[in-house]
Amino acid sequence: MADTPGASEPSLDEQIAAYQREFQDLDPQVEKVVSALSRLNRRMHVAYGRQTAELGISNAEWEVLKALVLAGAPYHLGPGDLAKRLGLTPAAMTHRIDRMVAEGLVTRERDESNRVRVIVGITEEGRGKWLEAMRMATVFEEELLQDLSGEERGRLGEMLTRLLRRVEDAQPDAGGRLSDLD
Amino acid sequence: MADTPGASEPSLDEQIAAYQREFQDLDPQVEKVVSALSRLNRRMHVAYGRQTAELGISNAEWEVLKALVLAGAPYHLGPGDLAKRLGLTPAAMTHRIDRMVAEGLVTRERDESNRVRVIVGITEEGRGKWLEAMRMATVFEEELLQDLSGEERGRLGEMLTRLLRRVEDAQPDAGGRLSDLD
DNA sequence: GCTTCGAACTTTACTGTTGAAGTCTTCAGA
DNA sequence: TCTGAAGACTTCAACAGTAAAGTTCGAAGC
Repeated sequence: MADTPGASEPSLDEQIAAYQREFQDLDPQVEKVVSALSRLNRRMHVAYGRQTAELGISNAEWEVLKALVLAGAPYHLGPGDLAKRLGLTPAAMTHRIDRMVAEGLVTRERDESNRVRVIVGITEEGRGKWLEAMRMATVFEEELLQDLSGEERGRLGEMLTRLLRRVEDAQPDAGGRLSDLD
Repeated sequence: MADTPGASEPSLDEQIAAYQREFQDLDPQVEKVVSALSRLNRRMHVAYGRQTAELGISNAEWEVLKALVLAGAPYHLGPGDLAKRLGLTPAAMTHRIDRMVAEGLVTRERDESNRVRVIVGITEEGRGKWLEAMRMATVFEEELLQDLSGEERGRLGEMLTRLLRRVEDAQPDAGGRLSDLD
């Protein structure tokens, strides 16, 4: 039997051909954009996951560190706010912070000016890991885009943000599931 | 205190500004592409999730149905193969199939010509749900891309597949985590 | 100054995924 | 034909996430 060695993942073109076979009124151009976008995102996450694993942290932990650093000095955020930014439930955030405190990546203390609130901060170690992860990520991203000219990168970014604006207008709520990498 | 109403999710531009503030040697053009891609993907998943929920199935279940239909007639795949295509472990696949059999979306039987193997097939109901989901998804995708001209869509698809080729060459293995939507 | 409401976080119970161990079947060699 | 090895799936224990109930503190009304 030739042709289906491991039969694992069909190529993008094979997949689009299959879609057209099974669902006639499909615009292959649209499908190509959507499918490529999705696959690309997945592959990128795999790559990020490998890189953060080298640093001994998970992708999930990296996201928390990112949110804290991007918040700006003094790099403090409450669990609820973190949860919103990462698209998690508060309960999940509590658990994730538990683990990260245990690993020494972040600190957790009560806000003495309002004892209902909790303040999560980043430790030196956490900041160091974030920085390392950023270095690796930017190298990877530069490699990823190496085939695109400066002008193409600009056009690509512009088109993607145009699409993004379209979805965000359509679903202004939630922000849902920010758990990704950006 | 003005300016930070709910402090939930920073806009894309705010986020990129924060990156530049905290990590100088960052190419904002690259970061814009990467961040927009990631956010867009997330938003799309939220949208798909809402649509499949209307049909009474989960996104996870939709993925299984997609894989089966895309496999082509007779729409049969083994759990192991499905797991590879969806980027799950075989164990997770077993459980997911359990649930879907219980819900009448797929069938599971032993391959009598090789009793180690199991054959998962799609039911009429499963195929119907897949079709409905496809109809909704294509409407959504068309709306998403409505601001792009035909020529722009072509360029966008081409650039994305070029990036995809680049990552796939770099990590030919795994295919990792296919769990997404494409 | 109590009381009640609401906000912010945590706890609890449950769901879905993973990794590792286990079962069953096939196939190749003695 | 028996035995051993490999493959395909399942089972089990541990972990991360969600939803809903619970806790604690602060603030607004009476």
